[in-house]
Amino acid sequence: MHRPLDFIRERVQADNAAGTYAGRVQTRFPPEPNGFLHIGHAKAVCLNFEVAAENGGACRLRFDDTNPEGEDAAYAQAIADDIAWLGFEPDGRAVHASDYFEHLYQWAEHLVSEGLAYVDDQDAETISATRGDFSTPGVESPCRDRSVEENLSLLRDMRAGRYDNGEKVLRAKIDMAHPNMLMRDPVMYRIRHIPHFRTGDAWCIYPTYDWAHGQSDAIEGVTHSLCSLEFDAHRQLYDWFLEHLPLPGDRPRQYEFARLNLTHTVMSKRKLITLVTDGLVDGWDDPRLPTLRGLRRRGYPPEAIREFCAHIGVARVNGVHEIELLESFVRTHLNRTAQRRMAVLRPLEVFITNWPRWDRPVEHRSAVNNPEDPPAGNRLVPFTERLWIERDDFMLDPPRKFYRLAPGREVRLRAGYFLRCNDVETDSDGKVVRLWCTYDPDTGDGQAPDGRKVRATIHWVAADHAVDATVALYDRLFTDPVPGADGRDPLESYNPDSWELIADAKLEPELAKTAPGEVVQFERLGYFAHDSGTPMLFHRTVGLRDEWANIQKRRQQGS
RNA sequence: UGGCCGGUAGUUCAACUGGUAGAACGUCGGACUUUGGCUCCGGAUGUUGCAGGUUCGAGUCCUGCCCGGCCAGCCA
Repeated sequence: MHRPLDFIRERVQADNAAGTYAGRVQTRFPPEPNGFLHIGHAKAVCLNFEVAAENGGACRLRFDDTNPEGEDAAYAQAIADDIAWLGFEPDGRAVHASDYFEHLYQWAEHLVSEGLAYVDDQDAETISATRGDFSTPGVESPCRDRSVEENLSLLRDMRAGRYDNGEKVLRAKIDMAHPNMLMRDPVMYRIRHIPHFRTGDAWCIYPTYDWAHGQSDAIEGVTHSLCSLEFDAHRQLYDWFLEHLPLPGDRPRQYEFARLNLTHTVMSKRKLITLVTDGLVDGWDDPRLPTLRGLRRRGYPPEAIREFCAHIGVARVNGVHEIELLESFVRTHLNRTAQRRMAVLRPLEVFITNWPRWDRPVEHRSAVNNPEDPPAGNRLVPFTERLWIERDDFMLDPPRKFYRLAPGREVRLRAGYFLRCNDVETDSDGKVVRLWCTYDPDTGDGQAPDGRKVRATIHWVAADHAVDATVALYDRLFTDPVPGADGRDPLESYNPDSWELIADAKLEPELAKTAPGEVVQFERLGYFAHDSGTPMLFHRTVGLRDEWANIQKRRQQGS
């Protein structure tokens, strides 16, 4: 079943049918190199690259480096890396808005010559104050009617560095009473005596976003310029500039779509910076962050992110996606690809009293690596008389619907035998410290010859062969589905329990061979990513669907 | 306060552009199962923001209202 086309693809198709750009489709992904990409950007990356690819077109990576403050090459590199990790290859080398600074400047002189732009001496406050507001028109600048010659010479002086920061700006001459505030003589150039990470000190005037973006699109031959909804009002300006310039080719068009929002997290650059600088998270690649680097460290497969983006589609409605939907794509992908292993996070000792320790101190059991992928084969797991099992898999006094181990109960050990709990050893506080059990030697194939059934299969690790590891468990970064809803500070709903470290997890020996960055499934627990820097540190990517947890949750909430 | 853009199951999107509303995730129930996973089957949830109007017929067109988002940076 194919999804119907979204409004952007519909438009592209219509343009192709009408021969608008002679069948050519070109897009671009235009980040500013002043921060890291997050999953919201991934949506735009997927859209731009996929729309181009679907139509045999090209998509470039273009850095929107029009404001030297805060921008630098390290961010640009990180962004390029993240795009590559996501699985996209930009057309050609990355380009930059700064590549067009000279071209832009010539065009600015052209507009000045046409009487469509002027140099304004007013300072920022004055310009702001005279812009008017939603109900009152702005006041025209006293500089608005300067002659072309004077404007040209002033603009050249601006470029030559004869003025201080903020002393003059170049403005488009449009309409100070326009209902769209962006059309009230918008600023095109501002003076900033700051070195730029690519052009050095070649320039001291820098183009604004509005003056650079559409023109860059036109220079590159972009046909469909896709951006987020908040640029909707800018489209009018985008078109105005392009209409008044001698373009080298077809005129690009801007289309806006809703950016991606996810529950229980924040996406705005400012809020993410706060989290990092306030030490609420551990750097830009903290696995709880929605940054691509964070998700990567957490073990999210790029394919899952792409599938998620394809699934949510593109529309003009601003909404919030449930993080659970993203997680379901992660699970679906990892279920097919991740190898299964056994790990015990909260160990409880099991002693098997009838194990033939003298004949067989250790038996190597064969375990399936991935039932969803038979070619992944099998591995051997040591089994001994002393095992670790999960504390949660045993209850002294089991409630209804608890199928796991309890006094007198029998369960199956995964890839092992049936195990019966005969006796429980507790310490002086009543805490269970050891289970005395027996195994059934006739159940080595997982079945009982007499046909008796068990309700549960639990995982285990041989105590004397266990490998120690540190396991980090993660929960939602924010407790509120929409942090900062109704105007409150998002940080108020920061979840202090979003992170838990288990220092003494017990892992099956095979896990010592896990490659850096590899994601495996700890059976019955979830998917875990081996840290790429710290050996034997595992991050929980996402848990498995857990019906027992659901039953407990329902019990807590309801009746 | 003016302009623009939106409003369809809990959530995100559909509905061939006027013919009595569907999918995915979630949820509930069942089957299967050496992961309470996976897979499969089935159920529930909507006065399509509200009120009028046009029409044989409106989620689709018109009018008014309500609600949400964006816009008054020399940020992008």
